[in-house]
Amino acid sequence: MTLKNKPISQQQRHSYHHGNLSGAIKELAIKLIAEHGVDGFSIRQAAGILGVASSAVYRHYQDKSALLKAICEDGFFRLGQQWVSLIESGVVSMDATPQAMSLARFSLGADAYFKFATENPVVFQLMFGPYGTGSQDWTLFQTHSTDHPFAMLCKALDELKSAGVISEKARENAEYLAFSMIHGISCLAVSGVFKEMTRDQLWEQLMLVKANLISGLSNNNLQRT
Amino acid sequence: MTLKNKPISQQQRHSYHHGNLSGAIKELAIKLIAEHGVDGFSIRQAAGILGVASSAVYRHYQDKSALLKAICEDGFFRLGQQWVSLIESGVVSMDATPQAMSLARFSLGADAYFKFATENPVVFQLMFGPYGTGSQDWTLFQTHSTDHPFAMLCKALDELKSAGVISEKARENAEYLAFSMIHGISCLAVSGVFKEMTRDQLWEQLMLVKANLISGLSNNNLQRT
DNA sequence: CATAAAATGTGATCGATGATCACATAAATG
DNA sequence: CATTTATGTGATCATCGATCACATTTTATG
Repeated sequence: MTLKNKPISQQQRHSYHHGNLSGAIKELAIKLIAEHGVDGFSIRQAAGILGVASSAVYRHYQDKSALLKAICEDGFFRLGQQWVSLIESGVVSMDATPQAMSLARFSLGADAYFKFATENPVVFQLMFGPYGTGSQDWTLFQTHSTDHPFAMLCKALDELKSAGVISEKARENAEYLAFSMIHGISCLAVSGVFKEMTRDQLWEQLMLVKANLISGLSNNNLQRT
Repeated sequence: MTLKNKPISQQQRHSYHHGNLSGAIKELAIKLIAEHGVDGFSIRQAAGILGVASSAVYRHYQDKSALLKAICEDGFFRLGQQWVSLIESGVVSMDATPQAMSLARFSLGADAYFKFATENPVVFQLMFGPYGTGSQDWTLFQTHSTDHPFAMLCKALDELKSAGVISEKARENAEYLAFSMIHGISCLAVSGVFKEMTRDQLWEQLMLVKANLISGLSNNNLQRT
């Protein structure tokens, strides 16, 4: 029985060379981590499922943490993409005041963030865990490339300021404030704290957070407590 | 060379029985995880440091995840304690209006949460990770025991309502809103996103979050975006 | 086109780990 | 004091992450 006659486990065909091991194992890892947790995931098992020797994986990733970090990088990239695409798809046919436009774009951005988190809980948790922002040599989050989620948040806040929805003073340091809130609700939604909520209830909570954030930013009478 | 003559590794003395292995390994685990990460932590190594066979650990915890979960439970308990003690220590000599009192108590509670997170990053991340709220059979967060952090947050919000700082309508569903915000800033502070901030800058961000939250809750003109 | 070079995959192997077991010792109980 | 219970030991097993020399395929080069 040669290797070639072996049934390929419903994955794409391969003869000696897998073709896309680098990508396939990232995809599979996310699935396996969702099932068995981060430390229930083993490179050996994943390689076995892909019909490949475990050592082959190390041609693409230096070690296990490098694989997980790559998943995080993909996550930040995809999150940025979805932020953009959701905004563009939602406002394209809109014809409203600059105020309403900037509010809608901000709101849609927050929705994209929350949507990504809840639809990709494993990746989202990895992104802000030890292999993501917690990693020692993490630089991806510092770079203010235009397609980065954080840069987009800043842009959305700039638009709110330009449109006069929030004041110049409120705009200062608003990025981390807004980020904290959007991230906070997303984090809890994914962590299991809101386990017993329905999908609609979760989105209702997000709506409250967005409304409270904008309401607070609109009032300049912020005072220390 | 008998075992008794071996130098005990600067831990407390023990002869065959350790005396407090259950507690000692939790404490040590936190230290080791801080140094080498969650999956860099091994029961064998920890047991070795404590001068004990690794199998002894399994007398106290069914498996590794049970140990980590126990650390999470301790974390929730300690967080609750610190929430209470910080409020009591801060407001004891206060003689102000009910409004100011309720605001101060709410603010101090949030401070306690943030303080706990930043001072115990490992435990905090565990608490809301796969072994904490993400665990399958997690019940600790659902129980509304009075000393639970979440129950305290609800109490603080009730006081704000009673004092007239926020309206009855704003009080509805405010707990998850407030929790999201306080948790969000704490989460980011611990995740490494705010890596380059000083301690004072971090607390300034917390201040902004608290102010924005109260400001938003004080205005009833919340509208969907 | 042929051949060298680079990329990718294999199988064997090493040390370490999580977990379990029968057995040993200490502590608590009556 | 004797027995029961709690706790720790050492050996052991399957599995894992990682590395190695070697094999195969693809790509680049003359």
